[in-house]
Amino acid sequence: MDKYEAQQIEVKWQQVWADARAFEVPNPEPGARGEERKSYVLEMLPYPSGTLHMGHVLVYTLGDVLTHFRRRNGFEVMRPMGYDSFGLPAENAAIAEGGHPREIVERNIEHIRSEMKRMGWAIDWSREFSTHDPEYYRWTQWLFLQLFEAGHAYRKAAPVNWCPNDQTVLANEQVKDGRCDRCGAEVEARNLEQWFFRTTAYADHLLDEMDQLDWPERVLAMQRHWIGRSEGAEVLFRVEELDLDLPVFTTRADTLFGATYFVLAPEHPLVERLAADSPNGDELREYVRRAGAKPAAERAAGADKTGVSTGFFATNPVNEARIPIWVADYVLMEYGTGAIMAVPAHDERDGAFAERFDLPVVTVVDEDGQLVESAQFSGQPHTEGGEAIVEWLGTRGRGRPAVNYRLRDWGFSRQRYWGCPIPVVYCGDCGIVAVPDSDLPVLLPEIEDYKPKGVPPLAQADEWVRVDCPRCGKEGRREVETMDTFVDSSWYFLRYCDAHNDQAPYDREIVDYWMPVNDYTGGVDHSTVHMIYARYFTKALNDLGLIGHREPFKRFFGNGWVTQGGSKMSKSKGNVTGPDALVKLYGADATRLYILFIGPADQDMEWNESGIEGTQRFLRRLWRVVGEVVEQAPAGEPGEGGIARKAHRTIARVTDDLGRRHQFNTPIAAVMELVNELAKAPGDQAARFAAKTAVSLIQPYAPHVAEELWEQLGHERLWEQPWPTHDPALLEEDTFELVVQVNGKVRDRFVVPVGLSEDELVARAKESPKVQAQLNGGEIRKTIVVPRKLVNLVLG
RNA sequence: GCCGAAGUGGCGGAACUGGCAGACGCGCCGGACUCAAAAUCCGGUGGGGGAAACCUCGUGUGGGUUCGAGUCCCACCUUCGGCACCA
Repeated sequence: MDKYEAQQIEVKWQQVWADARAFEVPNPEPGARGEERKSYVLEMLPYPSGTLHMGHVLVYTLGDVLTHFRRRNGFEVMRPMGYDSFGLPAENAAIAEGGHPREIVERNIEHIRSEMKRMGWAIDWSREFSTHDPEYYRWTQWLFLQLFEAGHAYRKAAPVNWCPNDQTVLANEQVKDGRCDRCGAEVEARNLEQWFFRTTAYADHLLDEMDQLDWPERVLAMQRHWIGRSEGAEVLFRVEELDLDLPVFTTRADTLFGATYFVLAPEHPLVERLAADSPNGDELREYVRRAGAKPAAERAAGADKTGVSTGFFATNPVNEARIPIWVADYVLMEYGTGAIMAVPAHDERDGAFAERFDLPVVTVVDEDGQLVESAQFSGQPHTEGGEAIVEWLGTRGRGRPAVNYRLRDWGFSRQRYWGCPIPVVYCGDCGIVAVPDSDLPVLLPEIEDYKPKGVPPLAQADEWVRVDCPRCGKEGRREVETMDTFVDSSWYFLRYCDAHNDQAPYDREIVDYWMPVNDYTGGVDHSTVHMIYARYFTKALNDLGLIGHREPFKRFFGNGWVTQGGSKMSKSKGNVTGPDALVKLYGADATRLYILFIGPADQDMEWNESGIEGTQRFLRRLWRVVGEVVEQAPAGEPGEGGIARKAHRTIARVTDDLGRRHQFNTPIAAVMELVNELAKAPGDQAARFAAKTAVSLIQPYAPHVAEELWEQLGHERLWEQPWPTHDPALLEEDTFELVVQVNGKVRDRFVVPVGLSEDELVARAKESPKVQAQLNGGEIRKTIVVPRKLVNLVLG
């Protein structure tokens, strides 16, 4: 038998699979039901910023192991691949290096695709697409219009990071220490009209329907916190001078009698009005300007409270007290109503502020948790008292129970070039008008310069911008903002189901067959934003009758990060190791094995190449041992000898690890053990069976060498063979090693037959000379017998 | 500060329901093969004591529950991740 030549074998089998279209799966016949048979295995699609790194190798190898495992367990598996190809990095690369973002991503995609093929991942390439293809983003636009026309999308003013020097909006990651990372200018806050999806309308659904999900608890917890539901009350404070009511949200209505002042966020729309009539209006405006410019991090870290009094007063509805209205940046516009009642006695932050500005402090809950100084509510326990106060306010129309969320609506417009155009037209007469379906896609126009200059880059495309209003025919202007790439990735899993449909984003019946995704795999860094948005999108589309399911990802496996030098591999940090050199040196199979062998896949792992030779060594050893087995092992039934039992035990372990425990490193160790044992007895009666088993079990990890060895063992097409099953009878042993403890410490161990009674086990334990020595004539107070495991003798 | 995850040999890690701590691999040490080296193969490898049989200590720290704790409970320390003046 020849030497193990990874390169040669891998390229050979990759060609065989491609020719056989081995991993393409057809769509169902109309009317087919998928629940029992289908399995949709998906990993988060890559962003084509450069080449693959070991983080990608981890995710896609994980997905690959699941794909093979499910396929061979009788499921019809769809496992597609695509590229999240719109977005900022490509646009910035185009600005920095010249060229078109499209050329850049398409070049990267080509490279990534060839790397993926060289890794031998079992992908259904017939479903491949990129989100920047007009054939794809046409339907992104179409879906947006469905949501827009149903009232899910709207426009409102919201602050953005603005660089006054570059005249452009900056993403959070482009702001370093409050300065533009390109030119160093101090970043300002600017209010811009932008597009939003009403994600908050789905807050409760997003929370409640989590019970349908088989996700890691830590990810569910992150989402729960992100949504941040909290129950409390909304209470109206009267501002007499302005003749209006200001609502506040509070979780501590029980402390209302202790509210001694009132605070508005600097961004609160009322502040402008107050400044106009306030004696210290100038000071107020200056404070608001500075607070807006203050980097969020600094504002958040600021232990020192700052603020300005407005000179206006609000009336506390419980006791008619007139309390001063302040403006302070410790109150956030994004949370609650942007206004709070301040209770210095019972809120740490209010307390610090009151001390700084010498504001009154009134204690209304005593050490026993009873209300005091609270009129007719005094003496009640504060929890019940709070409810009573809200109820009393309700009868007077000044308050009601309310629920507040941390979750905000999703701002999805970007003042950028490289994204999906938002298909609406602004008309002087008709307002915002949807582009009709027949005019989709709204193609991204070619422009000269991707740098924004005060206006989004698309505004340069004058010809393109000017367009007749689809409704009245008068001249209108196209939307020049593009969509957030999270919109693209909120439905890509639907498109895979019916990737080349040119009449619709997908056929509803086909999507209903494949969806939801059975196994979703990706970095935990997407546990909140992407996975909340995708869940929101799914629910909204379901409510529009466009799909039949409400949750996109039934099971989720969040893989850890592959770090190098302690931080996550990324092109921008320059700490990237890719698969290419490893494949050349060790082969794809050894690389795939190694990335899953180095540790639990759901935990972060520091990349360290030194062990990869071990997995290569293992494959060589497997190769050699299989060769010896082919030469030496007798034909015929494996029987029930030692190596047969070991093989059955290994099947049971690997199957349980992959199927139930979602553990990907230990199966490799289990197969290594089997191979180690087989190496000692390649001529054993059961050696052929053991070799087959080892090859078959390692196939999801190392499919090329497995296929080659499978053939050498006289079989064909391992990739479509049923997953091996173990014989439970062969897991049973006739004997076991009895552990004998004295006072809980192991003193002896010896092999005994299965089936001895407890008394017999104890008797044997006592016979042991080593145990005798420990007993030393002492009295046994208690004996513990754990069947099939141990005897513990406790001395008095 | 809050929420979550994790702390086990020189290193990555294993030990699933409380029952032999350290599977598997890396590294290292010794041996075989070789003129030699690489590769490969065989053996060893937690600390301390002992010539050895064996004894003893040992899973971040301190307590506790239990016949028995890496695993359960309480308090704490450290690291990583998420969120954060959240009303």
